[in-house]
Amino acid sequence: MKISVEEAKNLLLEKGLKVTPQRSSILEAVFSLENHPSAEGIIDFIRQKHPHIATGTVYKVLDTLVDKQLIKRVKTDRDSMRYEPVIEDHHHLYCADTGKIEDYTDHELDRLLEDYFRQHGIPGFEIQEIRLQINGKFTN
Amino acid sequence: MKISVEEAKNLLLEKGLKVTPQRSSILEAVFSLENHPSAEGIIDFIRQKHPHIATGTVYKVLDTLVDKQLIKRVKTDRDSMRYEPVIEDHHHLYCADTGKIEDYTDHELDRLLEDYFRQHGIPGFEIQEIRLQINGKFTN
DNA sequence: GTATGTGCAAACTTTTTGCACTTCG
DNA sequence: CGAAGTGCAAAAAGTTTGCACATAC
Repeated sequence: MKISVEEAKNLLLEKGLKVTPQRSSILEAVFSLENHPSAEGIIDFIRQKHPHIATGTVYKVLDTLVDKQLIKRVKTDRDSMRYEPVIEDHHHLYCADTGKIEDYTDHELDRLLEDYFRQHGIPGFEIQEIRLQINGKFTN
Repeated sequence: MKISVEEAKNLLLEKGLKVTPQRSSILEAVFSLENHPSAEGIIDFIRQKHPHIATGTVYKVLDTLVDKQLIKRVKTDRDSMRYEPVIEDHHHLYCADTGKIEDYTDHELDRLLEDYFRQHGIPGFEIQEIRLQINGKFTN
């Protein structure tokens, strides 16, 4: 799921955002760091190449990227906020013991849910997106 | 979903916790406040009757109650942590516009998911619980 | 009486903000 | 050039901690 700096720049351009080194690095970081990094993880990663980026900037850029739907915030029980690239629809496996989050993609399941809610709907609510949080333990 | 102070005390006793006024009020608050209250909401509610409870105490008690599975933390995108009573399994409707969270119970859906995962499983992962986050808009 | 729980205030972590300066297009 | 983005440092939220005191059992 790594992307090059070039690809990162294109993503920004497509959304009508100005391309800055900070933005492309942050976008690159969220795509490269597979483990749903926190702001802190992102800052650490970026400072390897870019030692002077300011924390405030990272938060501002992350907000912008979330707004423009290039990345998403991931809900967690306890931790600080985490981020992930916007890629194909997927669900999350949460490990209660370790706090690890892993992606889970399952098109058959998605179709099943889609069918189910097409038939039933939820009165008073317009569904835009369904995400499963699957809680449990990794066994390997 | 309101519970009386007596019921709150019994819940604490069942879990082997000492019954204190702070604990019963906090438990009562989480059950009474339907909207998945934050620590702050809980504190405000309790201070109506109990004006001198300390913030630190509320956080400590909430942690204890979560540990003992009397209440649960609810994942949110942006806000501070929210809480809800442990009641029958249910899912959550999240309104992107307003931040409102509402419970959604659907046994037919639960059976469907249970069947699906009984057949398929997830390699390397032991499922304990499946929660849907249904994102969208309330239309009423 | 003793283990457990609470109050308090300080500290910590994470995130936000305001404004002068810089940069992208 | 002008609008938009960044750095910085301060402050706001939200939560945790340590310890003396109080309370439930």
